[in-house]
Amino acid sequence: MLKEERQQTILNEVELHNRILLTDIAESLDVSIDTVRRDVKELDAENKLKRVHGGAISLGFTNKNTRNTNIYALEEKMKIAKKATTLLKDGAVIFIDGGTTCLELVRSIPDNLHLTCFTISLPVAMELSHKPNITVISIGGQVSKESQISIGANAIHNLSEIKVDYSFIGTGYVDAVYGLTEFDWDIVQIKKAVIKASKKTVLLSISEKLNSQHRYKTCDINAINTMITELDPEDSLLGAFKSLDIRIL
Amino acid sequence: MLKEERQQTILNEVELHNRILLTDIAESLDVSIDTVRRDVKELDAENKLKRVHGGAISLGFTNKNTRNTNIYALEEKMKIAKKATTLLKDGAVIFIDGGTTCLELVRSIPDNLHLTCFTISLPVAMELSHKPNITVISIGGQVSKESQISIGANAIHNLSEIKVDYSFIGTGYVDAVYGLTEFDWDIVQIKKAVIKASKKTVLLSISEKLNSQHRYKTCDINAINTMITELDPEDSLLGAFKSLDIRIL
DNA sequence: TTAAAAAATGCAAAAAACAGCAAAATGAAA
DNA sequence: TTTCATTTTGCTGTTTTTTGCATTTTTTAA
Repeated sequence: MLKEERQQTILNEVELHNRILLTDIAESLDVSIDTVRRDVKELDAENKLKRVHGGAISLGFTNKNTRNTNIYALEEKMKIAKKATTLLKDGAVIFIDGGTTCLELVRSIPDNLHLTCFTISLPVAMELSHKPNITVISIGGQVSKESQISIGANAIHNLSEIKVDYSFIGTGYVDAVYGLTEFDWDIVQIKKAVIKASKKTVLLSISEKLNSQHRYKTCDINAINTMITELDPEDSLLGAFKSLDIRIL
Repeated sequence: MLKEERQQTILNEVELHNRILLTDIAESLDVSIDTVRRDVKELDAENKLKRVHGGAISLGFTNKNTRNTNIYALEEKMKIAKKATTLLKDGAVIFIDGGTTCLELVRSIPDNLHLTCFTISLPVAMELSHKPNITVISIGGQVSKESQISIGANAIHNLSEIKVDYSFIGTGYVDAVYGLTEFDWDIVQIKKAVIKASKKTVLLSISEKLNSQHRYKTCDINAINTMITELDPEDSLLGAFKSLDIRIL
């Protein structure tokens, strides 16, 4: 494998999942951790990602304003967001998760819709606050530095006291067999609470995340009522998911 | 095989697979690796592909990354923020209010300080989350669209359950006689809760706000332990406040 | 504070790039 | 066809790059 190719793969992983562990990359690319470390060091020097102890994080999360930053796979995420807005009904009470896909959903919400939106994400809350006709309620808690969402017992407790019509959530990894999985234990806990607080759960995920898994499990795939990807519903990639729930173009 | 023909084959392979290895090409074309190397060198000079160690990659394979650092500085607020940081002690638990002055304070916090920071402000929370060594806890609640802070019963209740060493607050208006006043009823309520949750309250205010008042009262001036402005402590504008509490250069 | 994990550092082996040279191929003119 | 200059190609030895490993230093978390 070429060095440039390897570095491109690392960049893709970082943009896709916002953060990576050197050990994971080394294993999946079958190179030594020293090599990955050197690659990340170079990419950091080129300002392509932010190097942190043990791994790397996407620049999008370290940049101050979320508006003008590059979003990985923006086209696909806009497509997903567009589809998701068709589920929104006037007067609905919904939850919106963190992540760039959900942020794109917020930006796609038509101005004429009256909604009550709960969120654990700081960027989502800020974006929502610029929208007319939307009541925004932020769920407090300890703020995860990587993903800028509220986590911890307080956030989970607050979520336990609400019930929303729809929740729109993202995930780190999704697989038809293993369900939704994450890199981070705390994030799993908060997502579990979100799903519990929802009458219907809608998963927004770009196809690149399909058929991948990680350490910690959020829920089974059948806990999801609707899955939205940028793909055509008949796409073969979605075959494994076809036995369970709704999925929309 | 002609040179042109060989180079075209190489280009096709690059476009098809996005990457090639020199050794593979040399073997499949049955020429020496030096020849392939020379070909790739020429093609790179012609900007038809990107030559890398061990092979070549397609031009459309490179990632672009923009970075904008939009730093704007308000002289007075930076001055106030600088003064306020002298009150910060390592390990302290503090509250930081919303508003641009408090945001400036956050930006002035030295990286070596370990702090636990509560805030009701979304921008402050986001800014804090970029700081190392700081634990950020956002107070949830309904989000005020104008000031992007959490307000309402939930936020006030959450504040009632904490006690911080210092709270750094801003205000709409401040007067030696009338105390701190605001334009907005909800904001007054949340500020009352903040002051109640603080052992010490520090007011950050530019001199422009001195000696002005509005409709709703947050607290008396003596509820404030420290007042910080950009002025020299001996400035005549501060004369009316000289009978009560500390104020720092 | 201590212990574990990660990063930095130095080093050596392998692979690739480079430079120079000579043989082979090419092409033009006699 | 033959001759000769030019280009192309393959080979050799040397230099550079890359990579993994071992050791030391730093960082992190308990």
